[in-house]
Order: sequence, then C-alpha cells, then structure tokens
Amino acid sequence: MELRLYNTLTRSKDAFRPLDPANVRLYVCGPTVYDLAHIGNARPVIVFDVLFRLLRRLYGADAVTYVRNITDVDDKINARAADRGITIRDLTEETYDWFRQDTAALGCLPPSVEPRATEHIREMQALIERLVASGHAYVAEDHVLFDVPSMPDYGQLSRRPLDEMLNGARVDVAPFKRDPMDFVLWKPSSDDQPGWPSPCGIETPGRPGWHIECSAMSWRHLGETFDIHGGGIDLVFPHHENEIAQSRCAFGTGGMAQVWMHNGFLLLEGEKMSKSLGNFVTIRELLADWEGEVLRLAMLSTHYRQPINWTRQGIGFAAKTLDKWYRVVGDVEADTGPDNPFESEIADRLGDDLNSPRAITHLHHLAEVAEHEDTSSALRRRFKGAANLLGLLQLTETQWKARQREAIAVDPEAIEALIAARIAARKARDFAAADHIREQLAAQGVILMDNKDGTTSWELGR
RNA sequence: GGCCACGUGGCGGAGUGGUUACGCAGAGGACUGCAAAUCCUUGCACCCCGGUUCGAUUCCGGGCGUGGCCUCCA
Repeated sequence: MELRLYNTLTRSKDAFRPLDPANVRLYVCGPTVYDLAHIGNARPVIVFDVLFRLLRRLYGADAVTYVRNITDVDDKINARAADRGITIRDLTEETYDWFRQDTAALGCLPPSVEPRATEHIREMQALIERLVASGHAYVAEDHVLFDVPSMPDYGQLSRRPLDEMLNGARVDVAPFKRDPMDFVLWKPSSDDQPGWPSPCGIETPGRPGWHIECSAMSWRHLGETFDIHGGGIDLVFPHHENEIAQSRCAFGTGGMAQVWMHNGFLLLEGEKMSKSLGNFVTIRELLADWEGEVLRLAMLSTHYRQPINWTRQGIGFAAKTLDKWYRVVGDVEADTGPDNPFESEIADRLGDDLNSPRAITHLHHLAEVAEHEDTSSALRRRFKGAANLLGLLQLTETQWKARQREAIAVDPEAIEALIAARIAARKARDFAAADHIREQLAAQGVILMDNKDGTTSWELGR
C-alpha cells in the first residue's frame, strides 16, 4: 500500500518516501512538564501514536524511531515550582510521571526515545556555536540571537514572507536585537534561575531559548535530516519555523524534516479551552470517568487536521461503540499477523493521510462481518487485530466489563442477590415484582439480559 | 490590520464533477411475559450569491459565519 501524508511545507498530500526505509525517523514536540496534561495535549499524542503504529506495520517494528521530547527547562516551570515551593526537579519529575501514566492509559505506545532538554544542553551549545561561527547568530548583552535576515528563505513553512512578517505584529522588540524578527537561542540566567555555562564566550551562566532544544534533540537522536516532524498547528509559527532555521543553517542542509504534520485544534463543548473560562479539562479527570480507549476512539473519530469539538456526547458515542465491539470480540486473542487482511484494510484507510474516521467506519463493517460470518473465531481475531492499528480493543471483553464495573463501583454481590430474587419471581410468574427489580437495577445503570430460563448476564448502561 | 483553515442530514463525521458514506438518535416491524441485544424496513444533507459545465455539495470568484496563528499555548 502507499502511504500519503499531508505536508504543511508543500500544502499538499504527497506519497511518503522515507530517507532510509530501514530507519524511518519521526519527531514530535512533547510536553512542557509544569502541570497535568489537558485533553488538548492528548490530541497529538494519540494522533502520532497511530502514525507510529502504522509506520511500524509498514516498515517493521524495529525500523521506526519515534522521538518525543520532554521540555523540562522553561520559565513557566520556574514560576510554577516557585509557586508550589518545590524544586524544579521535583516538579518536572512529578509532571513527567503523570504524563507517562496518562498517555499509557490512553493506550499510547512509549516512543523509542523521550529525551529531556536538560540532558541535551551540550548539543544546544554546539548548535549555537555553529550558528554564530557561520554568521547566522550573534551575541548581544549575554544573549545569543538568531539572525533571521541571514536566512533569505526564512518563513517557508508558515509562508510568511519576511517583509510582511511585521505587519500588525505586537512583539516587544528587545533593544539589543538587530532585527525585530530575531529570536533567542540562549539567554542569561539570574541566580534563582536554572543556568548552565554559556557558549560563545559569554561569562554569565544562561539557559536555552525554547526553539533550540528541539533542533538539538532531533539532531542527537535522528540526525541532521529526518523524515517526519509533527506537532500541534499552533506550533507552525514561530516554533517550527525557527527549528527549521536553526537546523538548516547549522548543518547547511536544504531541509530539516521532509514532512511536517500538524494536528488541528480542540474545542471544548464548542468553546476554546482556557482557564479563564473555567473549562480546562485534564486527561486525568476524564480518565476518572472513562476508559482510556473511549477517549482515544472519541479523539480519532475526527480527522486529525480538522478542528475537533470535544463533547460529552462524543465521548458517550465512543463508549457505546466500544461496548458493542467488545461484545463482538469477546475474549479472543488478536490476530496481529502480517497477513491479516482486515488489518491491511484498516492500514489502507489510515494510509490516506491518517484518515481515522474512515478506518473507524470500516471497523464498524468488519465488526458486522466478524459477528455474523464467523464460523471459528478467526474473523473475530482478525477484527481485533485490525483495531489494534488504532490502539483499540487492547483488552478482552471480560477485562473491559470488569473495568467499567470498577469505575462505577457497583456492588456485584448486591446485584447478584437481586438477580436471584428476580429469577424466583419470574418462575412464580410474578412479573410485577420482576419488573420492579429490573427498574431498580436500571436506576443504578445495570441492564439485565434475559432468556427463557433466567438472567444470562448484566452490564452497565451508558 | 496581516496570514491561514473550516462551514455536510436531529447530532457526530467521511467523501465525491453525475450513482446508499458510515455511526448515534428517530419511526415501523420481528423476537421477548416485559426489556436488553440482534435482525429487517425507513425518513433526514451538502452556509448564501454568482461563474465554469450537459450536470457542482464537490472546481473558480465574492459574501456571511466559526476557528487558528501573528504574544516561548498541542
């Protein structure tokens, strides 16, 4: 099959050709670890996890390197640590730990490498030295600044020609900048700020600017050029534009990543998520009420480049769909073999610029096929294997139901007692009493499934 | 102000120059003591105005609306 990806750089959907099929390299901007991740942060994590899974299937699990960085040096981190009266290290460790738990609960595979900015200061300094030496950066008042006019074709990703860039811009221009567009590569630190020995002969300790860390970490773990760089659409400018400037000018290459992919924004119940509106929702809060796969399916129901409106209703739809699919697969093992035709069919749909909604539509179809045409369990195993490409149906039906029951904290013994009483009532043909028990349980969200002889099973309604 | 996306049936959400998307919800029916699940049948659409075309929801232009970036926010 052919993988086609929309490339922000070319504004078109192009066939993907890795630089080296034996080592396909993907870099995605990871979190700044100062607070719990919110549902908007979850979008790139889930989207690029699907891409990672697809690439692994196409090129082999050992032939894909996925790097997602941890930004653990940032002024927001300093401020938060001070607010909470804890050390920066404690704050970043704690936050990173939360992030790891949240993304695991969302069914995301760990990236191949999760580099931390603070462990790559040396690479950043090396890059900065190179940029100064090659005339693309300069030192001013203990800062090192990137000299934007030194790169004539700066602005190709965001398509902002240099001369138009300043129109309406509301940037406060530091007096030591040669050009208002110049951005910080390194800045001096005061005694209460984290600092490292500065490059370029600057005597004051300092810390890196935001953009340089991604150039440094992608260089170290993926090389001077690589295949795909991903992130949220809000990072196109200035962050990714500046990464490109740094890496290209430092290495003298024509490009940094071949393909630039950007996920769309997330709205919460139709509104922008912000602390001032009070509608800030963390992944952790959602996981308290919903299984990770539910959130994952809800997220993948919209194409990654479209804006997504995250709603309670959408989560409910996803939950109901998964209940149905788990009923179909039961407790069979997934068929994850390379010749699983269902998996190929899902891969084909994902191969069209990660069209997860079409893949999900096809899963509905496959579920039907598996449910009705299965003579052994082969089709159900294939269906489950196909869902695996989206990171769905990772559990068995038994585990799925058990988790729901845990989440709602119903008392199974009390339910069993009521079921027994109801069976007795039905045998005595006291249907009024039987219906009363059904309603009583329904009020707690418990739905009973009957046959002629009794109650075969129960589950939680959505 | 500058740049850029998007606007599909009750809801969510793909796609296409002419043929059913799909899912949820709704309606009718089968099954059931009643339900649930399942199955069958079924109604509902392409923001507005021009243009290109035999024909546009799909291409082009304009308008309106929503959102993003230009402020180290995914």
